Amino acid sequence: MYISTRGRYAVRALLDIALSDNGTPVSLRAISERQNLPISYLEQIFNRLKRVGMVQSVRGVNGGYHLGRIPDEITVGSIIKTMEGPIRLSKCDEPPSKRPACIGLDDCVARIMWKTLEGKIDVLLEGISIGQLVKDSKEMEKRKAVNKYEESIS
Amino acid sequence: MYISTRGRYAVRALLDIALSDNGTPVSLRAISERQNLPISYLEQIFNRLKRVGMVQSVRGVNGGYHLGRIPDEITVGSIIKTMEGPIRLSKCDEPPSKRPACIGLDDCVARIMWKTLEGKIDVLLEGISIGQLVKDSKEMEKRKAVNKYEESIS
DNA sequence: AACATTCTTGACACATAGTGTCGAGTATAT
DNA sequence: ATATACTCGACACTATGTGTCAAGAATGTT
Repeated sequence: MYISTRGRYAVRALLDIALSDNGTPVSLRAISERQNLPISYLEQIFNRLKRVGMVQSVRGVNGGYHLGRIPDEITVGSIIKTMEGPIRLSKCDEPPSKRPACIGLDDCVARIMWKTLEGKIDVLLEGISIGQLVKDSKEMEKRKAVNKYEESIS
Repeated sequence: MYISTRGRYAVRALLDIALSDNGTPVSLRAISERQNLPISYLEQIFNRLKRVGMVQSVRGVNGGYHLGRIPDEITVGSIIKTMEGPIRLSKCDEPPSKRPACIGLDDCVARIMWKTLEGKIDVLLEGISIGQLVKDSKEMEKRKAVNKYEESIS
């Protein structure tokens, strides 16, 4: 019931790009340093992000990545689903190893409940975008600046 | 981002008890057969369910389990949290193995977002009870009976 | 009293998935 | 040329999940 590091690092990396892209592409090295994430792991992550068009790459010196869409259209839900596959709470249809597949799936009240919950969680995750996180970040920066000012005059 | 089998089996097992307890305790053997779940795994699961008072046990011949509270007060959220611990999407504070702990946690926009989502998911899960699933089950049984009848006269 | 049933508890084994690392390769700017 | 950076696939390690097992304790039945 937790989001993998792949998913969470991807969110942070994309937010990093959104915040620091001033025209020249953002390199994994730069993201790695700012976010303190292993660069080799980021490579793997960006491989997937690129394949679904969530980022665009520029190769060679001074290369790096741009966002592939505007921040408001990159939702946390889409990032997680890119990194982890569809939102699923139950795996009734593909049982773990030795267990036989569950029978009467369509009639299973519990399974219907999980499916319903999956849908609601999906809505939650799709409701947050990188664009929103960018706004939150800037808001937080502003507040921190004000706090510092207030400390300095007190 | 999925519920463990422990959690899901626990939900099914508790629902099974709610549906089939007619006064005499429900044995793991009976649950195991009806739900097609390994009895030895159920033992482990019920160990936890008992410790938090979600079920009451009766030992010896004709022993088994009763629900420890009324079905409406046993929420899916409480079951999952009993089996898996608190709802958490991120593990920023306890990083995996070699990684250093993330710094500036309180200022991290991403982390705040995960925490907010955790709260909303918690509300979703707490909003469903075994009592509700019992109603759903009976409703479904009724519909199935009607369908059979309609087939028989067509 | 002997026995079968059933819960109780802890330890253990196996499989899967997550979390990264690594190396060889390709594209590009200087 | 050379250094920078993305590209791609394979691999290794670890943690967690998913169960199994055995020995024990309580209780009803004969």
